[in-house]
Amino acid sequence: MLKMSRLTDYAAVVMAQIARHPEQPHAATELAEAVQLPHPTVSKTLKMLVRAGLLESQRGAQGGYRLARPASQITASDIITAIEGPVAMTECSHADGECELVATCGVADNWQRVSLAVRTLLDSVTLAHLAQTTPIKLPVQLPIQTVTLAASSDI
Amino acid sequence: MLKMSRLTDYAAVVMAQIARHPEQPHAATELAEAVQLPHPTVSKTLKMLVRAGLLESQRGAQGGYRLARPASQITASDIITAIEGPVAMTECSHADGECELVATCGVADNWQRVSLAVRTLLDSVTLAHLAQTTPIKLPVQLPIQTVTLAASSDI
DNA sequence: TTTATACAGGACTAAAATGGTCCCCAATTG
DNA sequence: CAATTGGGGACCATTTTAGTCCTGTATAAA
Repeated sequence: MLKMSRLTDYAAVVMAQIARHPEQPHAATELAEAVQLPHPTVSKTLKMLVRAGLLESQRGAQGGYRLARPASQITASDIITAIEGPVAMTECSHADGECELVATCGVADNWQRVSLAVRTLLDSVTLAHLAQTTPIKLPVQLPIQTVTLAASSDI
Repeated sequence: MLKMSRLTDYAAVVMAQIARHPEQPHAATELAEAVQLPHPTVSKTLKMLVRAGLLESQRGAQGGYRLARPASQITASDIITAIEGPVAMTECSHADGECELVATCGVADNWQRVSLAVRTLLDSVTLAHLAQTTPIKLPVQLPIQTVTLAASSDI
């Protein structure tokens, strides 16, 4: 399905919630309530986001979480990476020289390029975009040319 | 990690192998050999690809697998979908009205748009591209404008 | 300074997805 | 008929994921 984990999804929802009221800090309990998810789960997610540097936390009464930087400067990539690690299509497409099948593989390089393209796409989507409640028309005629994998089709 | 499953990876490798010699049919055993993966696994993968309509098979001596259509008309999306099901970022972003949290979610629509963009990107990558052994330069300055999620940043 | 509030870290468990193997059957060829 | 080759699906082991909980620590307010 090539999909994000459920926790990542939660993370996005929670981040969006915070982004809509960026001034006050938000307690985990409050967020769980607002988002209708179990508190421990939300809490776990929040901790991960803090560790990734996307949220800042304050302990104690009146404490809670707030964005570490403006929503427009937090990307979908950031959120996904925070929960699942780097965006990459294949195991071998982010680190170098791990796969012992490189010789017979023959597609690794190209997947790396595809990964890069996907990552770039996700970099261009910000939390500000995600948090918008009003559906936005996205004219998806995609950059088939721009993303030239440029096959000089000899196949 | 937002990555493809290992089987999908295998599928791509095997498809590429076939694409490089599109004339003769290729037996599972031969492919497993060429690609240096265990036969049962390769076999399983091939079966899935047949069921998805990307390969055609012929039984009996001299049988094997061949592409159901030219490599230039088989996309990365096709391959991923064949193994993992439809490309979608979130559980709820491909079917409608499954998630009971839509009310509190607030990001579903936007993820759907992102999914669509990713899908379109993967549609633009063909097996012919993937099968190319010579690394291709991919100028990834991505269409940040083209993919306007177009935030009229009121956040 | 005490108390209540809130986060931090991490152990732990249950459930699901994934990867991988194997077996028996069906079709095709010579 | 015998040899080859794919089809279908059961099955199991392992890993990943989701989710919970407990114990500790920082902070603020009374």
